[in-house]
Amino acid sequence: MALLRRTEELILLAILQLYENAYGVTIRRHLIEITGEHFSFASVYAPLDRLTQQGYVTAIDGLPTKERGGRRRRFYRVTPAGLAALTEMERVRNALRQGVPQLTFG
Amino acid sequence: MALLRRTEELILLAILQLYENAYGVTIRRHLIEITGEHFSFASVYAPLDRLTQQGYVTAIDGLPTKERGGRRRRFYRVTPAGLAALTEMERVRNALRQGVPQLTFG
DNA sequence: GCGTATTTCTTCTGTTTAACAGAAATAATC
DNA sequence: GATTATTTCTGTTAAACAGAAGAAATACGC
Repeated sequence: MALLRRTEELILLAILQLYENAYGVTIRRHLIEITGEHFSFASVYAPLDRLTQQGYVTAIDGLPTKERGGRRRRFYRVTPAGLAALTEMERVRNALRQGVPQLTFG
Repeated sequence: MALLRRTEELILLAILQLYENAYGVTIRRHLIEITGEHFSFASVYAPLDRLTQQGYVTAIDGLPTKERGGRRRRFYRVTPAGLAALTEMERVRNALRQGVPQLTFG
C-alpha cells in the first residue's frame, strides 16, 4: 500500500489513456510525447513488472496479427486496485494544496 | 529540467503549505500526517539538498530563539523555478488524464 | 516452401541515483 | 553538564537510467 512513485503513476495514467492499445512500446512513446523527456525501455518495462506484481495492472499477451511482423505485444489494463492507488495520490496532492494561493490553477 | 520525483514534489507542496514554518522536522511531520506513510529523516533531508542544488528551493538558517533549546532550524522557501517545476508536473498529469472517464474526479 | 532478411517488441546487463532506516552528531537553552 | 530540538551521517536496498541484445512474428527470394 505504499504511495506510487512518479513513473508508476505516469504509466498508470498512460495505460488508462491508451485504453485498448496500451503495451510497452506505445506506453513509452506516449510518455515521451507528453512529457517531452526521454524514457528508456528499462524505465518503462521495469515499473510495468512492478505494477503487475503489486496487482495494479494486469498483463495479457496479444495474438499475432496478419498486418505486421514482430514479437507479440503484451497489453496492460489498470485494475481497481491501480485506480485506487491513483486516487490516493490525488487525495494526498489535493490535501497538500489546500490553502496555498500559488497553486490556484486547479 | 528533469521532471520532479514523487518525494520532491510532495516536499515542495509541503513547504508551500507550511509557509513560514517550513523546515526539515515540520516538513517530515507534515508529510507523515497527510500521507499516513513513514518518512525517514534521510528521505526528507536528501531531497531537500537536491532541491536546493537545483534552485527549486532556497534555504535560510533561522536564528536561535529564547523559547527553546536545540539546533538551529533551516527554513525553506520555494523559488519561482520550483513553482514552475510543480506546474509542469501538473500539466503532464492533466494531459494524461484527458478523455479518461475513470478519472473524472478533477 | 525453406531459408534468410526484416520488423516489432521485450528482456537483459551494467551503472548511476534515489529511497530508506535509524544512529550519531551538533547547537541551542536551562 | 543535562536536556531538547534539529540536522547530518553511515550503510543498505530499491528504482531509474541507457542502450544493446534477444525473441517472435511476417515478408521475400529463388
